[in-house]
Amino acid sequence: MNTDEKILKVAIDMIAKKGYKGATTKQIAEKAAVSEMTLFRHFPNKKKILEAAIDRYYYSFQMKELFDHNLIWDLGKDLLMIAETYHTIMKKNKNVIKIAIQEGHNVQGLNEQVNKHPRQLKELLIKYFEEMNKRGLIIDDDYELTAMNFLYMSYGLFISRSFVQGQTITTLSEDDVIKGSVQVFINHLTPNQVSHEIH
Amino acid sequence: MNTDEKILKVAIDMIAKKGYKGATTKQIAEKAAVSEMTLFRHFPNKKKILEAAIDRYYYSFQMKELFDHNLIWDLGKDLLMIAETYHTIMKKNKNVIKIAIQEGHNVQGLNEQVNKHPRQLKELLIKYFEEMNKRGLIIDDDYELTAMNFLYMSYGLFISRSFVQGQTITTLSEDDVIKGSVQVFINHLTPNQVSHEIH
DNA sequence: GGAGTAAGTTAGTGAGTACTAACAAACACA
DNA sequence: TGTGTTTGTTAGTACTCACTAACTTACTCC
Repeated sequence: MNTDEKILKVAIDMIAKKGYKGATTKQIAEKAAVSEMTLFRHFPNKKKILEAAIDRYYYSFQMKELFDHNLIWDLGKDLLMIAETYHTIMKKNKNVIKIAIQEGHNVQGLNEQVNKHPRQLKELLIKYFEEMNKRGLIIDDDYELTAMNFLYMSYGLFISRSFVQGQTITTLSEDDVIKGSVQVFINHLTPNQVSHEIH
Repeated sequence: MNTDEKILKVAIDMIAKKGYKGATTKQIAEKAAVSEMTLFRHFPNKKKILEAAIDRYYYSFQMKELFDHNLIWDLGKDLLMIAETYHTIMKKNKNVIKIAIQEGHNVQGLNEQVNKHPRQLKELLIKYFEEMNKRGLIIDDDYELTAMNFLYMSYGLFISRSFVQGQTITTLSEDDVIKGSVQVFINHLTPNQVSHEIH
């Protein structure tokens, strides 16, 4: 890892943790094991460090292709794949997302950048539901509403696990929660195929 | 509003918006229309202002009683009431929750405080589902899992609408999303009573 | 060995920030 | 009228922070 990389890695971690003002150039340099002078030789000022760090550590995913190649038109398996993809993306971008929540208004275009994936996912989910409906595999429904609820559920889980410290609210594993959430939507979208019986 | 109140109101808003370090005592005093000196006559230091502001603006709710009196054992109506209660609480505590996300590690006990309501709600939801099951109104299920998913869904919606600025992802109203989310869980928990048909 | 490049060291500047001291003004109430 | 209380004002302290200048050291490649 070269000097630029070292600095940016420490910067993105520390700013996500302590906020932009809370992470000082001195601390960043120290933790990156370079002198503060070196830091300013590589970047003209602190703001540019943040921008470069976001640039370096925001991973963009082309979900359209990802979807096209992996959907198998089995609601349970597809939704699971989508939820897992969602969490993979969000976790990779965890630091940038945290920074967007706390400093979004200070960094030009950051909110838009961070909203891109969810918006894409929403559109793809709607199209997926429409195609599933055409194939007679799920019921008629307001698919935008359902897509948003699926996303909100995933988002809530992600935020809760990633940013809220302290005693946890549940001991359930992330995997179990994700599988459970998929099951909820299966039952919602294919209500007559469930095996449960009211006793 | 007396001087204490004015200061605390401005402080909680500004710290939630800019972070603890980003909100300076000078700015707080200015916006509260008092001199900085007055601010320090009312509170010994900045940290104590934050603590007092959290104390003043964190609203605690006794959900147990609220539930006991308002449940009518109609899944749709009860879940809607619970979701609305959840959003009312979260919105009232919006500033404190934001501060908990960004400065949780700096304020003793803040995370625990903020996790209390969700934990209570989870327990009450589980008990509610168990009772509904006893009454033969919903299917057997992993109720902790279902309760958590319901909460995550509500949480995701809340965070998204409260803290994520920029172009919105959907134009659906909050009310519609909440109603939709309740419908998802109705179909999940009473799968044979739905009226939809797969075409 | 010499030249070029990246890094460290030291010392510093100017601005901002939390917080204080001292005194003056305004007001309430007896 | 006099006294206590609250607030404003002004000036200042000690510290931290982003950022710079100038010089030195280490490494590489020829």
